[in-house]
Amino acid sequence: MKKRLNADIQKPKIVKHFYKTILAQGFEGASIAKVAKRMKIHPSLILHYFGNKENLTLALVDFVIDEYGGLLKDFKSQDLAPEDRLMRLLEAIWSREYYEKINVAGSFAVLAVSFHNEKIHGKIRDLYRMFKKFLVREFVFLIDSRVICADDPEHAAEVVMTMIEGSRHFRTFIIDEDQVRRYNQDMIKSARHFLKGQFK
Amino acid sequence: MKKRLNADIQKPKIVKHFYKTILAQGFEGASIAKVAKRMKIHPSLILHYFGNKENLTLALVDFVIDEYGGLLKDFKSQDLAPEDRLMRLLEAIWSREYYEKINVAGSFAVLAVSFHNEKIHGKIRDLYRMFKKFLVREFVFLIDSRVICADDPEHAAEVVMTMIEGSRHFRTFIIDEDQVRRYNQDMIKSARHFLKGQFK
Amino acid sequence: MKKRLNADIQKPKIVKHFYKTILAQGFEGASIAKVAKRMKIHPSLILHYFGNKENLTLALVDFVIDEYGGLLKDFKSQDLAPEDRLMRLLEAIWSREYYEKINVAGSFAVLAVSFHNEKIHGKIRDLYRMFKKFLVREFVFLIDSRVICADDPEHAAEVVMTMIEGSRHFRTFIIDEDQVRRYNQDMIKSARHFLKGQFK
Amino acid sequence: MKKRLNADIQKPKIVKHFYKTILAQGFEGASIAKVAKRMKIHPSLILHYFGNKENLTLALVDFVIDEYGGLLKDFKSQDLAPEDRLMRLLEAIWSREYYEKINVAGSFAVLAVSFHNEKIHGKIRDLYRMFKKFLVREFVFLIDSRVICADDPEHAAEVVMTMIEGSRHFRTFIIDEDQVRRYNQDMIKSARHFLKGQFK
DNA sequence: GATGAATGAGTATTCATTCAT
DNA sequence: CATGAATGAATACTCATTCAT
Repeated sequence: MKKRLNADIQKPKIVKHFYKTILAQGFEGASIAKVAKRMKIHPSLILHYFGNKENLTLALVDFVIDEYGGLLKDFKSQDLAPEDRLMRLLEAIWSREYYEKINVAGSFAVLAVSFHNEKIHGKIRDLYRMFKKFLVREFVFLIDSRVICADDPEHAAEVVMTMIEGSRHFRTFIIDEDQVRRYNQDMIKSARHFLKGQFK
Repeated sequence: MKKRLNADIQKPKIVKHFYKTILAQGFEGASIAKVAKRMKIHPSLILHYFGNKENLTLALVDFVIDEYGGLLKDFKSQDLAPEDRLMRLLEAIWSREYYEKINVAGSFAVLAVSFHNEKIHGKIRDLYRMFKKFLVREFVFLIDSRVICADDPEHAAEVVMTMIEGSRHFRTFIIDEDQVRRYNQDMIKSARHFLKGQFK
Repeated sequence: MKKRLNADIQKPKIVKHFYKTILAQGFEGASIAKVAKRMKIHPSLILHYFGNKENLTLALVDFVIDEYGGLLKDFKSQDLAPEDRLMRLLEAIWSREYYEKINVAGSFAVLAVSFHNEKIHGKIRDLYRMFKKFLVREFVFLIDSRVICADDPEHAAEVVMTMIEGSRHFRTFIIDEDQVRRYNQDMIKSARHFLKGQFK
Repeated sequence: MKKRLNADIQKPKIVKHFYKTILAQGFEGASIAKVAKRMKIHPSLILHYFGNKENLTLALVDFVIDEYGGLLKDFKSQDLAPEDRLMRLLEAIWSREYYEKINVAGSFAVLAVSFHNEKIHGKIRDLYRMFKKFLVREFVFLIDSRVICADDPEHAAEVVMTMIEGSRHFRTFIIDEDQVRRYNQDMIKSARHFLKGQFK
């Protein structure tokens, strides 16, 4: 009857189900009891593993951040020609695959919570900093390769990140399903245009 | 007569306090009881006015949307020279005043809830559509005035809106307080650059 | 179905039932749910009236203290001859009635809790101080009347109070039911003897 | 072999930590989990040794009783002159050392629990009986030695025990730290006075 | 001997809501 | 218009306990 598993297996499983519950019912609707029901385990078991909901939430944030940060890890393009490397980057960001991986509802739930939870806020800030660093490194390389031009690669990274976050946000409310492809193309063009001829 | 008057005063007051409570404790932390405590009235009174929490939430969304949409209402610039009109628009969007008025935490709470509440989602979608229409109208005028150039004003509006939403989002996590001004300038420049020399 | 009572009726009723529950199951066994069951009301109603368990407990302490302090209120003997007044006092303290009124189990539960609740500790300390003042006043009168002799009425009061509390405590564990009367007489004699010929 | 040894060390250690936890948080606040945390061991280990909480509690009562009964064990005074023997006894009882050893909070917790646990009640009754027997034996000797006078040594023992218990109880609530010595002296005098000239 | 997985009953408290006054 | 009585479901969390490893 009782499947006797262990923390390595159960903890990520619980986090994933917590995530799913949030997507379905929002953060305020995602109780430990509901997650347990979903998993057909006893609610106490979740607390056995995480101690309290705060810890579970922090584990969830790590999970979401990992998914989000996946782009950076996977992104390997050192052997491409500089111009292709730029396009590869932009296309990775504004790809349907990436978009679908990073569920907006989940991100928003986490972001909304972050405003009154300093720990979570910090984690997200760290993620963004990491992402910024990654972009800056890419841009510096591309500037050196004379593919783009930017007075300040840091500021350029900020603008591009703004565009990225805006897309995640915006797409859900304005762009119809059949226009996503076109919208992504527009965004890629805009970002490219911005990077090519910045601040003239 | 008197009753009506009282309701007209009390209802918005309640909504405002509900909003404040959400800002302080997040959506999931904002209960009717807490709002009542904040106002030093009896919780029943809130239900007396709104019937149930769903109605109160919808009233809140209207309130937030009104605040957000304020930009459009206030924006009167017909008598300016076209070039100035563009700058006026961009500067209004990326002004510190506007940013401070539209609390990000509140917006995010509402947005997060919208994902599992169709009514709210609809209201927000409407807001964005309205905003888009407004931008398109402005852009058409500016194109005619040869101040900007865009193949498709609709698409241009989408890109600019993406930048706007991205800014709201992004600023909280990455930009330090003393860099906001500079960041806003960067964004204005980027948007202007985009609108001036789009798709070459 | 719903009897619609009010705070003046319900609050003391709840406290009494809380008290009874403590007598039956000890402080650690007296949950809000159990009290509610006893009263056949909904647990929430108790919290509706008291807010939380701490408040309920404090109300209980007041209740117990009132019972205990009852002796002082009822004690009127101004018109007796001094010698009779002394005997009346001692007999009141070591009477079966008083003993039966002041349930030891209840007192002990409260006392035990008092050790890690400063508010309760304070309330009990106040009660004892009040009691001491009362005894001192009586003793001063009796000294003036040359019925008892004591160097220091305060210290005498302390000794007598020690005897009183010791009795409450002790009787439960050592004295058989059929010996209570005799034991009380012994204690009265001892106290009288102490007060008559103190410190010679 | 080794197992036995381990149990002999661990079990008393657990009881002591259980006791400490009760002192800190009261009986109702002393859970197995908290005791385990205090000891930095796994909660299961406590149950491994004691089977269930009831057994742990009984072991605790034995522990407290042992501490309390320590007076009797240590008390050796056969070689003293009778008058000195009396004083030695009274001074042992009303000494600061004894008082400090027998934590009142702990005793009260146990006493409070005893009212709805027959096993514990029995244990405490036994302790008191043992103590009474001890006192009676002393008093008989002292009567024979013409140091004290009492019609009935049993009843005299009851009165003195009442004073003892009353002191333990009373001191916490009324006597200031800097008056303990004086109060103890008063109690000794009173007890001595009572034993010397009883029932005249 | 010791740890951890799993359970289920129970805890105080919060919440939205209904209904009477 | 406003308050308060009453409910019942839900919440996170604690607790003792069992069983497997």
